[in-house]
Amino acid sequence: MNLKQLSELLGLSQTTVSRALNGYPEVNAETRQRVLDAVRKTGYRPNRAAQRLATGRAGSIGLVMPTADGHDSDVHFGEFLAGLGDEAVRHDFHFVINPSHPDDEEATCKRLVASGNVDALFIAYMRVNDPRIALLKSLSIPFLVHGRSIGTPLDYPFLDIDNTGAFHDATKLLVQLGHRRIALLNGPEHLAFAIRRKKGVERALAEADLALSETCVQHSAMADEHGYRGMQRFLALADRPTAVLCSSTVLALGAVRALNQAGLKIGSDVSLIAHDDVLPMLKPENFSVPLTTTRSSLRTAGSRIAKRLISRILNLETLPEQELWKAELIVRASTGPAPR
Amino acid sequence: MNLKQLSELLGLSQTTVSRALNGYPEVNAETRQRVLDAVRKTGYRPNRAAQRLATGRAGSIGLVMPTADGHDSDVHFGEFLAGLGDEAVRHDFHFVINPSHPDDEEATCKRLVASGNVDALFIAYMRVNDPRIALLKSLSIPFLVHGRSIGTPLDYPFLDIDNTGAFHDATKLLVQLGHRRIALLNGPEHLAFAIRRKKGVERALAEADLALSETCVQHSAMADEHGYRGMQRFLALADRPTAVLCSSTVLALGAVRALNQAGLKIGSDVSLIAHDDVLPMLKPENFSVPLTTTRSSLRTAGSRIAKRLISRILNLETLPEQELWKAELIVRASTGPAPR
DNA sequence: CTTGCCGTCCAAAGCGCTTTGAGAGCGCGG
DNA sequence: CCGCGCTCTCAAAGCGCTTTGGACGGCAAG
Repeated sequence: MNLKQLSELLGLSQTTVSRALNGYPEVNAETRQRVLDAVRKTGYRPNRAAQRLATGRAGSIGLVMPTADGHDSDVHFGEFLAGLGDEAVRHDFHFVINPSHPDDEEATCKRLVASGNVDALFIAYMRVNDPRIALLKSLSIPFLVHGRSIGTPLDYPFLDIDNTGAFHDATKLLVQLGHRRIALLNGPEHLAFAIRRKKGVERALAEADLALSETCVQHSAMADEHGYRGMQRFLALADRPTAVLCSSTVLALGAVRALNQAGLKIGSDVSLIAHDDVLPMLKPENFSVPLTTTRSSLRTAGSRIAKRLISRILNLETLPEQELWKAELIVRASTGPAPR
Repeated sequence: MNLKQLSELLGLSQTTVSRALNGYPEVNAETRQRVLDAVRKTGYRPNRAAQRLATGRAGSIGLVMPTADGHDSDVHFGEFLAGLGDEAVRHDFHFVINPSHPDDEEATCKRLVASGNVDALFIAYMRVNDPRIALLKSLSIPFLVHGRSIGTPLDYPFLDIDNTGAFHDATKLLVQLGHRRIALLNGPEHLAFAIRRKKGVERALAEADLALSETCVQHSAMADEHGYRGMQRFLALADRPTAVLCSSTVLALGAVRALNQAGLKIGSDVSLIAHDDVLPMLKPENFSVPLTTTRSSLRTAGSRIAKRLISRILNLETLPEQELWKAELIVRASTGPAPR
């Protein structure tokens, strides 16, 4: 069933039917009702490809998903997607996900836009001097960045959390509790959020005339395994840290395991703070020793991003272009005074 | 840059350029090279919407992602997507993900197909008498099911793992080790894979003249929290199980926590076997006591599904229509003889 | 009785691509 | 010399939708 058939069925022109469907004013209320009824009866659905060709709009937002044979998938991706989805489903939008080799993301963005398959692009996993933002600006398509680059002017729409602030505050708490030697289990080194988190730690330490030793920092993907290994390495240090910050609850998982194995008590021998993206699969309050966290829901972020992108595409209300969300510092049992 | 402009630039007709691009034989090798060079130079990309409108093919495979406000995202979804992506990227395919309320999946499938936005559909999270398979058969679009329904004839293309077999074998191992009272931390009750896994356990128990007590079964989403709660419940039973099977390493995570907290030794006091979807974030060999698992890579499955779907769309080689993969039973330290 | 305007509706021109049916040029055999 | 088959190229017809630029009455104002 297509527009032509439907219009013939109704004895109307395609124009009128199309207008009735799309809410144009110049169509008689009664006629419109007839059309709507016919649509319900026949199950007519406009062909999106044709619609998009005619309008230039696709009802879809694009994202490129880094993937490759050896490349580990990111646990957080699914949760973020769920957030996007919640909002998108309300506006009958969908996503076009273009998988891409991590090194080829720029070209993939370009292709995706050129394909005309998406109305807007979303990008994440920001790096230092990320070339994609200049690219997207030049591509004249609405886009939104999750996170912020470093080293480029901040003149693009983004949604980020205050990573520096979160890790600053978390570190400050540890310092106030008397910790002097603090370590960081961080995310991948080339990603902006990891750099900012490290900066937050350093800044808080500097305020107390302390420094972050390079031996007390590990950069890795967010997997249990790396949390474990990293913590083991920290524990093997001559002057081992009394407190550790983790960039994810997943890393904390491994870290806790290493601590347990070493027979150390969390919250007294070693304090732990993790960043919590609110993964339903792994809640910090459920750890054997509940985890103190800096919390910021990834899903909420996804939802908000979808909302902004869609309202941008549809020219609805104008939402703010740049948002920096504060993470909450939630104190639980994994933090305590430094051992003496 | 579009076809018309490109062909004018080259002094050729649109037809010729199009044919050169799509590998038709009736075009001079030299001419084709000229076209290809021009494409490279100008960065021309065919408009997919137009291409789709003209061909009916979209270069994309559709999936509907269950999501809702209270609905937890599935950790496994991301990993599976990564597998799909690995393969899709090779053929320049992308995914169209249509988020949908879990209760509305059927209608969403229908809409997605009607939109003409996808060449094929993939569905998962199969249930008993799943109505979607009849729907898809009637929709005359290639589709592939991850998993199998229960109660409907098995006459559709699927890829599934032998859940019954895997849990049967795992249970059998436990029985051979002397366990008599065995429990199951399963996935959501309405999903086919969970039903099959339970059946596998029951069958193996029956072979040893044992039965699976209903108090020894829990159905829940795959989250650490539920593993913990479920295991606690099992441990509180008068006649508590000496071995527990988990439908996911994520559930095992919580289960291990509950065991540790109860001061029970894994592998001697209580044996544990988990199904391992090979999530990079959480490896069974890294558990404090390495986990015996039934292993089957979700990512590999995703990749295979993409391959089959794409070859189907492109009419390449004909791959088998139905595949049932065996899971490997990998014995590690979490299983041991039943305590006496 | 005109004129102009408004409310409804329509015909037709794209959107950018693929594909059909046919034409142009060439060499060859009859 | 004509006709035929080959090879390469082209013009034009869709694909299903939106949107522009009227058409056609009817009604109020002049």
